[in-house]
Amino acid sequence: MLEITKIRENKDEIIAALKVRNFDADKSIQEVLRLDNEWRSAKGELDGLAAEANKLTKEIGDLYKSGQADKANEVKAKSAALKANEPVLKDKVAALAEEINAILYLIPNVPNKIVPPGNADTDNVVEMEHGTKPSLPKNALPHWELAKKYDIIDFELGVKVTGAGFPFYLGKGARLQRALINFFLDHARDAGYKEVIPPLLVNEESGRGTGQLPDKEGQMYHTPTDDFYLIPTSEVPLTNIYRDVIVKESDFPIKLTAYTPCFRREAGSYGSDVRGLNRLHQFDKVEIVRIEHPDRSYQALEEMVNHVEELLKALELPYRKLRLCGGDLGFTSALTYDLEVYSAAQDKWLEVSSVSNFETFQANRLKLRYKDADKKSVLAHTLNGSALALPRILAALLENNQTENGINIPKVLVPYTGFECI
RNA sequence: GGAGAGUUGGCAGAGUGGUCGAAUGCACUAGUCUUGAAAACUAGCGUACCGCAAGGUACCGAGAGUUCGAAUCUCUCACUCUCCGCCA
Repeated sequence: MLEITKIRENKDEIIAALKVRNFDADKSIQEVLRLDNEWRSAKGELDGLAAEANKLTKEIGDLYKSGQADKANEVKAKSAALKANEPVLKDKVAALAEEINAILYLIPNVPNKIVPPGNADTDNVVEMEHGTKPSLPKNALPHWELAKKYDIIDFELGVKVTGAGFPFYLGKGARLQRALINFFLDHARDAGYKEVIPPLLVNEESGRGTGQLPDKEGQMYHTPTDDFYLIPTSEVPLTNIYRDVIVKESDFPIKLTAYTPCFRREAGSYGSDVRGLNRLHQFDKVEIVRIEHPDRSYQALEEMVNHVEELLKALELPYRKLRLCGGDLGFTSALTYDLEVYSAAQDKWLEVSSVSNFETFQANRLKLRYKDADKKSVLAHTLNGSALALPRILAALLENNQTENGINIPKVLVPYTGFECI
């Protein structure tokens, strides 16, 4: 969430910037500032009262020590009278703080200056396109048909055992999946990311830390008996490693990577978007996460996008890079680049990576800070990106590389798969 | 699942209801000494909020209670550890 101190100082800029994402913050910000003023004066009053009471308490202690019990009783009466109001005031301060937080929780991150205005994904800016769309054989099939033809993914079996959106990968399909994971992880390691295997279930605090809760409550699977959430992305456990942590400035850059399955309920999705591998409830993803010094976070963002582009180039997939518009920008993000691969048989661009800088928006909830040269605690910047999400990569690979004689595996993967063709 | 023990500052660890934001040790930072380092010595060393500042307030797992006053007493909850059982 946004920092109240920044809202105090830059109210107008923030309101103006939030318009880019079609968020009218005027009322809520005015309200927050009004409540904040009220809170500060109530807090001052309460602190003063407590200071007075603390003084009397000391007096009583001294009087008892010097054996003046009767005088002590007089002061006791004074103290009691003074404190009569305290609970009311205390409640008021707590209530105001809660109100302020409740509003702050609902205000999205301030978009970066270069975020284009817009309402929907059609307003995203295509920054560049790389590679050429393949020309497919006449009777080219979409990946779900190919999956059946070569018996490498079984969607119906998933329905039987679990439900829609939980496919089985079989034989070479499973091997290819594992090959991609290893290829991605090796690449991340070479780029200096530390590999992590995190828990797949997290507690509520972690969900709040990275901002999935409370806004996306319904998107996560929840285990009511133990009150855990299944991770929708490894961003959640990885970034929460640094919840309530004050790092040293010399620790930067902090670079983590993890392969995990991801679980998403995807309530309300339907139609051709969810066909085959396009949208699943459980899917595999390799994620890269960075904790950065505020001065370096945008350079880090560029590095991360380049990293993802290298992967796509190595896989010989046609892709394009989008700068998300205000309307499509995630709640917690200040700037996001999406990378989409072209899946030829579907004739669709599929989002395979989303790389974001959250600046201090997550760090503020996480209380993730570093000590600067003056030994002051300053909020760090957090970033993350998919590198990459597996199913749509698989879809594009299958569709784009199909031939009459089978499906060709990109050269870079062959050492990982052990076969060149499906 | 059963039984027990515990939760204090970066870590270890003390703490009789008032002098405790909290001993001590280690770690860390700066200085002295040294050709340099180590050792030794000296000093500093939690977090957050309010305030221009002086200063003030809060925090000893969380929440509530007793009291003029709670790290210390009472209650509720959460978590951790140990042993036993079960198990990949």
